[in-house]
Amino acid sequence: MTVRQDIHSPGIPVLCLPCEARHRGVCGALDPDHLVRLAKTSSRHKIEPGVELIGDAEAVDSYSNVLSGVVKLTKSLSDGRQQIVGLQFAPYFLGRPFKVESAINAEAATAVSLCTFPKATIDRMMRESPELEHRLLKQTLNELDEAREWMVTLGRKTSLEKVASFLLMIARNIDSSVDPATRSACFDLPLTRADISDFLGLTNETVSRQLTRLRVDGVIRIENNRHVTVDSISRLEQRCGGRGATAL
Amino acid sequence: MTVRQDIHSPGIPVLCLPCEARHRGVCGALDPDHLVRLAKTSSRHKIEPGVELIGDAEAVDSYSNVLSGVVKLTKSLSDGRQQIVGLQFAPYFLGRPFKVESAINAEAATAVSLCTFPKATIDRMMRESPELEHRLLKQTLNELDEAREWMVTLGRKTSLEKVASFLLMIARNIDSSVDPATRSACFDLPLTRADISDFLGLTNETVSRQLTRLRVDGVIRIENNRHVTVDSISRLEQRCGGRGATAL
DNA sequence: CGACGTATTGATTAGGCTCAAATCCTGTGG
DNA sequence: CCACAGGATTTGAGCCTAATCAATACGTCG
Repeated sequence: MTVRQDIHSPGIPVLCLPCEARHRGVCGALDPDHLVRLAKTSSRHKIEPGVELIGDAEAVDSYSNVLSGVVKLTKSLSDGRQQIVGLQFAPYFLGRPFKVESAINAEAATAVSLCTFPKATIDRMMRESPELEHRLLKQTLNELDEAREWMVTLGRKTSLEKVASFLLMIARNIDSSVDPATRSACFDLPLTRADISDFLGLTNETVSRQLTRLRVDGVIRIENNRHVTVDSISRLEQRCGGRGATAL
Repeated sequence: MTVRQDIHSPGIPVLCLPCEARHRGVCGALDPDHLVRLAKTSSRHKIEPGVELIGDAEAVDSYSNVLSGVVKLTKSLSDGRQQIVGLQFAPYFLGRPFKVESAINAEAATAVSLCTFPKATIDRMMRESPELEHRLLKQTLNELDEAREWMVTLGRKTSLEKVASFLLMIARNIDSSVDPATRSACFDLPLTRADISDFLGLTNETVSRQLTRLRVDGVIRIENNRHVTVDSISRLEQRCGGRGATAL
């Protein structure tokens, strides 16, 4: 994939110009010079749902930005029990700096497009540019917050609250139209029922039952198994199990 | 608390000389100059068990290193359900850079000694010293790995496996004598049964029952409710639910 | 020794799991 | 366009693990 500089936009590689991740995610931390160097070695990929991106305990020599779609991070026990430990939405960074990979599995949950670059390039730039490491620290702190939020959900919520919390989280991440004004949302679930159950520590039967319960109660509508409409976000929030004193 | 330089150890503040956290944790990233500046504004505290260090949604203007003891990080739902989302052992760093605190509560689980310094000092040093931010990133990535490990435990393990996993984690963190040779361990539980249940997403009754089960099965011995002996770590590991293909 | 908090043990209940069957969507080929 | 195949999802019946409610034992500290 050839990359040349665009004369009109000083120093920004053409590959990056239309990229919605350029200002967000890690790329936003890079100056034009670094961006050019990174773009030289980066390439875009389309990934089909279900394709494994990073195998458990596999050596990883590349990082990626998620440009669209959702990537699920999973961990499993030897008898097959599985837990999704994170969902990576655009424009987030995918990879684990400084370490032989931590027994995590990454798999495309939906169709995914990635911008991939060699580990070595980023590792070198990280040493040169504190701003890059700063962004990475920020993202990691966010992921830690999210992980801890889900620990509460996994450990202390009922199955109904778990499913409601999941829908709310997806709504906030996928549907850009979720604004305080309308208080409604509408989106396609990026996960199958089985994936949702692996995310919530439930079985797919239980997930299904609680979804129908929310549907019967008029909190959500479901079309074609995947498309969800939430007329009143507040009603959904009420089923999530009160968040302690503090707002999300 | 006065601090002066020690003539024999070039540039290291006396306060820091005997500190076991000086080379580990964030302090290890500081050059003598920074260490001196930090030590000038830092102070040591002893905290009683049960004392709240950081309130939910409270503004935090200081960071701390945990020098001894265990700090529990909790999140709660409004109806009182609580989940421990992390345990901070020495010599780790306590605090959340760049953010109004994320609805987390920190409380001394055991007697704790802290080395506390103003947020502003660290924030400034972080801008000056990339190495400091690097350490912080590493610690945060570790905490993220741990959080994800516990998500598997919370979501997919049975109560027996949860309790066994908890004991194993404590053994590895507390008892320095856990070596592959002897394969035995011996430690005081830093948490009450109620705390353990908040950590594992169980009730204290269930925790108690599974502890007795492990005791009856000869996997552990318990004296005075708190002191635990594990004769064979491997036997304990067997009850933790197989880790998928990869070792911890 | 007595009192209080912590932990254990017991009996019962209930939420979520398992196994099993029916239904719905998607996509394919005639 | 319709029929069919295959997987995903929903629904149902019964069971089991962990929660709940309740009482007893233990340990610590005055």
